[in-house]
Amino acid sequence: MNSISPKTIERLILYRRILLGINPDEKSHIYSHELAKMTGFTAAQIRRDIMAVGYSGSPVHGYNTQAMINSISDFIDAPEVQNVALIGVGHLGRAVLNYFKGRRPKLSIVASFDNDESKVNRVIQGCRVIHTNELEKSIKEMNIQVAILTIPAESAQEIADRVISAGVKGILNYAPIKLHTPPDVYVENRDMIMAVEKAAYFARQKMSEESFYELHT
Amino acid sequence: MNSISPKTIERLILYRRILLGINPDEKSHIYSHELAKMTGFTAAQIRRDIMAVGYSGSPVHGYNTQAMINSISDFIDAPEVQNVALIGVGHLGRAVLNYFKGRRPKLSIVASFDNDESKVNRVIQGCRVIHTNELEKSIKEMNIQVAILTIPAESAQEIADRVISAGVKGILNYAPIKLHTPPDVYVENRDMIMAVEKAAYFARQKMSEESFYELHT
DNA sequence: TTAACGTTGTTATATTTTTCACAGCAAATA
DNA sequence: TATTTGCTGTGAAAAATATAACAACGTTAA
Ligand SMILES: NC(=O)c1ccc[n+]([C@@H]2O[C@H](COP(=O)([O-])OP(=O)(O)OC[C@H]3O[C@@H](n4cnc5c(N)ncnc54)[C@H](O)[C@@H]3O)[C@@H](O)[C@H]2O)c1
Ligand SMILES: NC(=O)c1ccc[n+]([C@@H]2O[C@H](COP(=O)([O-])OP(=O)(O)OC[C@H]3O[C@@H](n4cnc5c(N)ncnc54)[C@H](O)[C@@H]3O)[C@@H](O)[C@H]2O)c1
Repeated sequence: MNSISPKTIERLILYRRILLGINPDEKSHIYSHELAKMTGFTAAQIRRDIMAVGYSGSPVHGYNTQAMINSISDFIDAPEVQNVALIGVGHLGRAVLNYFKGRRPKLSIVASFDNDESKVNRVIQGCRVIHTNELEKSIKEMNIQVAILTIPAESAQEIADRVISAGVKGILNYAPIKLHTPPDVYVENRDMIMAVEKAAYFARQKMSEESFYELHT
Repeated sequence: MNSISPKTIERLILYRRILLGINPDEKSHIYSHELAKMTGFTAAQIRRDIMAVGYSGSPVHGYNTQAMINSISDFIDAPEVQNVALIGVGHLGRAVLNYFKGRRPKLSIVASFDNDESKVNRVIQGCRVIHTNELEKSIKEMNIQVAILTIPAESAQEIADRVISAGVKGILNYAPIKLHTPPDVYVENRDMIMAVEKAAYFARQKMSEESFYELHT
């Protein structure tokens, strides 16, 4: 069994994103080195990744953009729509709802939850807010497999436990806390402060690289 | 020259985050296997990473939490405060400002920018909004090295070019677009839709793993 | 027709990253 | 005192990931 690396998955998702931005009437085919330029990866890597999804291009014209999108989608997407829940309709939660709406055909935020009575039952960004009392029930009913957590860190572990008990297998966690989850659940952490710290660190590295080059040229 | 891997940097940032959450009066020391439990990495990996920053623990008591925080901070943080700008004071931008405020001593969002006249000069989340006309000027004046982009994809490349021309070396990009930047600039992309796609993909993988185990046990 | 070209698919190679395994050591225990 | 215990630090091995290299093959141009 020849499983595909997580890194490759990430890149495939990016390729698709980029290909979707290309007008197929203007550009029906694309070469690996063009994609390399656009993504910052090497052409060899891109060919490798494409190989993994079982699509083949033409040595003459390169890859057919539409066919490549389809192959990647067959690989990445579920055959049917996957339902997503958002928990915590605060500043961040609203921004996410607003941004996500209708962007991906195979992924749909079908429910949002909050424990703030003043928000419950209001329709925010096209999605009625459900009280977290009904979290497990609703998740099961709607067959939700993925949850986005935009709640304070204090509540995140409890809510994670509860959505997992209701059958969620994938979590996108924006709370600044490391969740403790069973091995059959995938967690992607998106801590913004850690992201800024990382960017700041590498910004400094880049600065010293630059002075290095200046010294040696 | 024995440079440290980006993966190690990410983990170090996480270790610090976790250590900062521990009360040093209750727990002055910690073992690698305890950190392993908390982070989900292996104990060996953690020892390796700690080695990289030049800190040593005691074989008897493990690592001193405060000393370890200090060593990591010496390694990750700039000696002086690094200034950060946020561009695009919309839904997401506001959430970021609100969340970030005062969390990290060595990182400070000192300016926010927008091109919407109705926002300019208003103080939003404790930060006065500056018109993007003054982007380059202000960035230079305030010696800003890191920028957070929370603007629509259409404007992102232009703004990126401009902040780079003004001296920014690290970008945290929330717009769903792959930026084209010179090699001496570090870009961290945080596309939320790609993150959900990834979580959804691995959620399905986890589901099939589970049925695999069920079949074979 | 023939040669040169440019690209893919894929194998081989190199590099990076993680894990393993254990010496060394201080404390606890017998 | 001698032995066991349980940790760190680290060299060696393994696994994962990325790069390089090139045969195969239509297309173009001579
Ligand atoms: N704001 C950001 O940009 C940002 C970035 C990264 C991470 N975060 C984190 O994301 C989380 C949310 O940030 P925010 O700015 O939207 O905060 P917020 O206070 O605006 O929103 C939090 C929402 O969660 C709800 N909530 C609280 N406890 C709950 C519970 N137990 N069950 C259900 N709902 C609950 C609140 O009613 C509120 O609506 C925080 O953990 C924050 O640290 C925020
Ligand atoms: N909302 C989210 O959760 C989310 C998540 C990921 C990515 N994004 C992306 O982040 C960006 C912002 O999202 P949002 O929900 O905050 O949108 P928004 O429309 O609420 O905010 C965008 C802000 O950027 C400002 N702006 C537009 N063009 C500008 C320019 N050229 N210079 C300066 N300011 C400019 C606007 O005036 C507005 O204040 C979008 O690209 C969106 O796709 C959003």
